[in-house]
Amino acid sequence: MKLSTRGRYGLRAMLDLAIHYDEGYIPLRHIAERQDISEGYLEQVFAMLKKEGLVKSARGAQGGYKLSDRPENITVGMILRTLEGSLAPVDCIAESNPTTCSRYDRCVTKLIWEMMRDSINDVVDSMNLKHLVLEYENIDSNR
Amino acid sequence: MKLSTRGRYGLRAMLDLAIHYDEGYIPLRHIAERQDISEGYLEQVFAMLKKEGLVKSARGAQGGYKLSDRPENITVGMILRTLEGSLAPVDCIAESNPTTCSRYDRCVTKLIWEMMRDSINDVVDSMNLKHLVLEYENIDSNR
DNA sequence: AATTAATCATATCAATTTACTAGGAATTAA
DNA sequence: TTAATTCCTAGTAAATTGATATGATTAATT
Repeated sequence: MKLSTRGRYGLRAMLDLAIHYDEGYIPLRHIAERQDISEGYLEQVFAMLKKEGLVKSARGAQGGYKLSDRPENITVGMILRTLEGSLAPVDCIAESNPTTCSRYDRCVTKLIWEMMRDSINDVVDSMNLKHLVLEYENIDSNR
Repeated sequence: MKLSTRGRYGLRAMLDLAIHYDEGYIPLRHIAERQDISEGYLEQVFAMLKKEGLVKSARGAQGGYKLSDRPENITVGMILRTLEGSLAPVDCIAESNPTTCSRYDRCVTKLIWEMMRDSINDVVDSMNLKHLVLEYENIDSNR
């Protein structure tokens, strides 16, 4: 039940973009250096974020990535579900493209999985990048 | 963020034991057949459950496994944490033996992971095997 | 005493996933 | 033209998963 580095790195990278929201396009190299993440790997993560429309890009010199919307409009849930797929603990109750299971109708444990899925989604949808930026500034001022 | 079959099979097997709670020791073969799970694999799962004290065993003919306590005293959380380890989405905030991270003090995303961990634990600790048995009987009577 | 049914213990293994790395092609500002 | 950047695809070592295989040990039954 662990998140992969895609989700973890991706959220940190998106927070980095949110912190530098008013600086225009940010090259991946900067994010990779600040967050100590492999740049090549980040490229793949950002391909997913771009495809989902959470960031926009500018190619060429002085190019880079920026958030496609204001930090308060991008939730942690949008980011994590993009990078990890459904946060449901089992595939049969994923929000989209659930796998089929012959036991579906009489499955009792499904109840648990649905409760877990919903509570996880509630948490990640309740937090957006603006919340995290404020927390970042708060931590930073206490050091 | 998916549970492995250990957790899923394990919960189904424990529910099976709970449904047959008053029948003494149940051999794994019966559970494996009813739940359509590999018996050899279930052995490994039950080794973990036994070590954690959630089931007790009797060797030899007429032996098998039974719950170590009444169904209402065994929560889904106890079972899943035994089989999956901490349900925290990242290792640095596991309840026991958290991994260390150089960014721990100034990590903002940690807030999210802690909220996810707590809400997941709340859900699985709020449900016990008796709840699932009642649900099983309810589903069964409607077929 | 022999047989049978069961847990217990350990080793092995194929398939998949993960977290990258490598190598370039395409694009654009300077 | 050059340098900086995204974009694209392929490869890969290590770890994990979900088993299977083999046999030892234990205990009830015959």
